[in-house]
Amino acid sequence: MSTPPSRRKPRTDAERNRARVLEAARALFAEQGYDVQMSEVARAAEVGVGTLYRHFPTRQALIEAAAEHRSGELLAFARETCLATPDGLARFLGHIGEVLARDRGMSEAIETAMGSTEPQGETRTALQAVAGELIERGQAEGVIRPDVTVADVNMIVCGLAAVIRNAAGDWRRYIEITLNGLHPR
Amino acid sequence: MSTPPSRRKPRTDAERNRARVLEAARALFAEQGYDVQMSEVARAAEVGVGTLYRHFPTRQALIEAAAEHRSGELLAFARETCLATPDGLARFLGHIGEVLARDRGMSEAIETAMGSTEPQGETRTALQAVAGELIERGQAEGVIRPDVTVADVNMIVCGLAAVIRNAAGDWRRYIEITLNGLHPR
Amino acid sequence: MSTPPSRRKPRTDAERNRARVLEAARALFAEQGYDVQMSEVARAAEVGVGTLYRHFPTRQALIEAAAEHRSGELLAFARETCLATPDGLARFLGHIGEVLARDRGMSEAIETAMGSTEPQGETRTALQAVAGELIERGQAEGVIRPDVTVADVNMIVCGLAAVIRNAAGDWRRYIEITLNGLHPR
Amino acid sequence: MSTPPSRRKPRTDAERNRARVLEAARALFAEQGYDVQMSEVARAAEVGVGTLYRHFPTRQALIEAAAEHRSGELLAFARETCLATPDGLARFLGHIGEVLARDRGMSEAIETAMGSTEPQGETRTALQAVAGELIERGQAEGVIRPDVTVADVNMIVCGLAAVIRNAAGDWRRYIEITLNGLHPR
DNA sequence: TATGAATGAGGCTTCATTCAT
DNA sequence: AATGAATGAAGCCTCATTCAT
Repeated sequence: MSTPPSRRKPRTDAERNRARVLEAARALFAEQGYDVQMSEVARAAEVGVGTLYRHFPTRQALIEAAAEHRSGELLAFARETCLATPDGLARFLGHIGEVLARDRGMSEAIETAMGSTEPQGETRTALQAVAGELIERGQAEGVIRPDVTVADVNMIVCGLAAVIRNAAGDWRRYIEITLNGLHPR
Repeated sequence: MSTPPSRRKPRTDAERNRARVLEAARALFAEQGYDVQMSEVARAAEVGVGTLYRHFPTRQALIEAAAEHRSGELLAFARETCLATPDGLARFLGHIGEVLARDRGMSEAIETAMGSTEPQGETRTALQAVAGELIERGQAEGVIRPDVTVADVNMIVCGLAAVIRNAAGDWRRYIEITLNGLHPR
Repeated sequence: MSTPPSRRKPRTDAERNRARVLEAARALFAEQGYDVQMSEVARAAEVGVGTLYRHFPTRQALIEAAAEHRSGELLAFARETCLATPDGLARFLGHIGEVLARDRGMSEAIETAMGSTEPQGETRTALQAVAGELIERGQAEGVIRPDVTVADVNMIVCGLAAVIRNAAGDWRRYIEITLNGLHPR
Repeated sequence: MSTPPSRRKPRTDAERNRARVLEAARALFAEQGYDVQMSEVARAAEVGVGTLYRHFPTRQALIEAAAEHRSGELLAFARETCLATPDGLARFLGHIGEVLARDRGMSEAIETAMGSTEPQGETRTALQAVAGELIERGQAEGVIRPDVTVADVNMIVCGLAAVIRNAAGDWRRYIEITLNGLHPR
C-alpha cells in the first residue's frame, strides 16, 4: 500500500561515500600529516562522523587506507616506469621523494611501515619485490654493490622520509649521497 | 579556592630534586619517546607534579632540558674522542647511533632539531662546528668527498634517527652505506 | 590516544539538551554566581561535559548565553510593562531588583557589562534605548530631572547590583533613594 | 666558647617584615584587586612565602589586614576632616570615592564588608559611628532627610564601590545623585 | 624566625568513538 | 545506511598552603 520500489543506489551511495572520505582524508593528511581530527575529515568529506566510522572503523584504519592508496600509485609507477629504465632505483627513489614531498602524511606512514614487523599488505609486498628487482638490475648493470638488499633500500627510504618531513636539507642531495653509497667501489 | 593538606615525604635539597626529575624524565623519554605524561614523570621521580613544574615550567622545557643534557654528552664525546681519530666522522656517526639506539626521545629530538630553523642553542652550534671539523679532516685525508658539507651530515643523521627509531633495519649498515656515499669516487 | 567505551543514557533531541544545559547553568549561576565548575553544570544538566562544550564552546560562552537569556526577559518586561506606565523608570528599576535578587549571576554580569566598553549586544542596546525612553517620559512628566541620562541610570543599576549581591541592606530602599535623587528639586 | 651575645632584633625584624608584607600587599591589591597570588605578594615584599604566612595565616587574613589598614586611614580622615565640616557626609562620600578610585582592592573589600553580617571590627564599627554622626548633623542642618540611616549610607557606598570598580560612569555624579536622594523634599 | 621547595587537588578543554534516530 | 549529538577519559597547568631546613 506504500513504499515505492525505488532502489538501486544504497551500494553505490555507500561506495561513493567511502571514496569521498578517503579522498578528503588523503588531502588533509597530505597537507597536515596524520594529526587531524576525525571530525575534520568527516567535515571535509561532507559526511557525518558516523559514516566515516562505518567505512573505517578506526582512526588507524583510515590512515592505513589512505596510505595504501598512495602505495598503490607508487607501485604502479614503479612497475610502469622504473622497471623500464636502466637507472631504475634512482628513478624509484626520486619518485618516492616527489611523493613524500607532497604528502606529509605519507612520509609519516612510510617510516612507521618501514619499522613495522607486521604481516605486510599486498601492495607493500609487491613494492618490496619491485625494489628487489630494481636492485638486481642495478647489480647486473654494475651500478649497485652486490651486497645491497631490499632492507638497505628500506632504510634509505625511511631516512628519506625523515629528511623530507623535517625539511632537513635538500632531499635530492640525500638521495644522491645514499645512491652513491650503494655504488660499487 | 583552597587545598586541604596532606602528608608524604621530607623535602630534599632542591637541586637534588631537579636532578631526580630530569633523570626520571630522561629515563622515560629514552624508553618511550616524548609521548609521556607529566604526571608519569613526576611519579617516576617520586615527586609531586607541582615540583616538576617548579623546575620545568613547561612540558616543552622539560623535554628540551633532557635533550640538552644528552647533547652535552654527545658534544663531549665528539670533542674528546672523534677529533682525536683519523676516521672521526665514522666514529661520530657510530656514537650517535649508539646514543639514539638507547634513547628514543633523543631520536625524536634530533629529527625535529635538524629541521628547525630556530636560533640553535650553544651546544648544537658547537656540535655543528665539530661536525664541520670532522668533515674537513676527512677531506684532508681524502676519505670524504670535497663537496660534502655539514648540511649533508645533518641529513644523514636525521635519517639515521628515523632508521633507529623505527627499527627499520640495521642502523650500522645505514651508516656504512651513507658514509660510503660520502667517499670520493 | 583512544578512549574505552561506556554506557549511560539515550540521546535526546539536540535542542532539548542545549536547553537543559542552559537551564541548569542558569539555575546554578542564579544561586551561586558564575563561580561554578563546568563539570558541575554538566552534572546538574545530567549531561556529559562534552555535550556541554558542544553547545557552548567555552565557559565564557555559557555565561554569556545565560546572561543573554535573562536580558531578553528583562527587555520584554521593560517594553511590555514599563513603557506602558507613568512611573516607568521606577517599575524598571524595581523589576531589575527583583530579577537580580533571584539571580546572583545576573548581578555579577550586570556590573561587568556596565563597565564594559565593548560593542554591546543587540539586547543590551535595546535595553539602553528603553531606558532612554523611560527617562524622557519621566522628564516629560516632570518626575525626573532634565539633566538625567542613560549613563546615570546605568550607574544606579550597577550600584543596585552590588547592593543586592552583597545583601547590603534593603535594595528597595536603595532604589527609593536613588530615584529620589533623580527627581527635580 | 662561641655564640656572641648579639641579640635584640628578632622582634623588630619580625615587625619590620610584617610591615613590608602588608605594604607590598596593599600596593598590589590597590593596583590589581585581590586577584593576586600569595607568592607574588611575597616576592614584592622581598620575603619568603613562609614569612608571609607566619604573619598572615591565610590569604583571607592578609586581605583583611590590608583592608583594615585603609579603613583606619579612612576613619582618621572622617574624624579629622568630615566631622569638622557642615557638609560632612558629602565630604565623606567624596573622600571614599577618591580612595576607592585609587585602590581597586578596597572597592572589592568594601562591597563584601557592607554585606557581611560578621562581628565587625573595631574600625568598621567606629566608621559606622562617624557615619551616623554625619547623618545626624546633616539632619540637624536640614540637608538630610530625617529617615536616613547608616544602613542607607552603607548601601550607597556599596553601590559607589561597584560604580568605581567597573568604571561604570562618572562616580562623582553618582554621589551627587544619591546625595540628592538623601535630601529632604 | 625565615625561607622557598614541595605538594596535589582541582579546573578547563579536547577528541576518538559510540549509538539513538 | 547515514547522521551527528553525546560521552567521558585524559592531559596540561595553577596556586594556596605546608613543612624541612
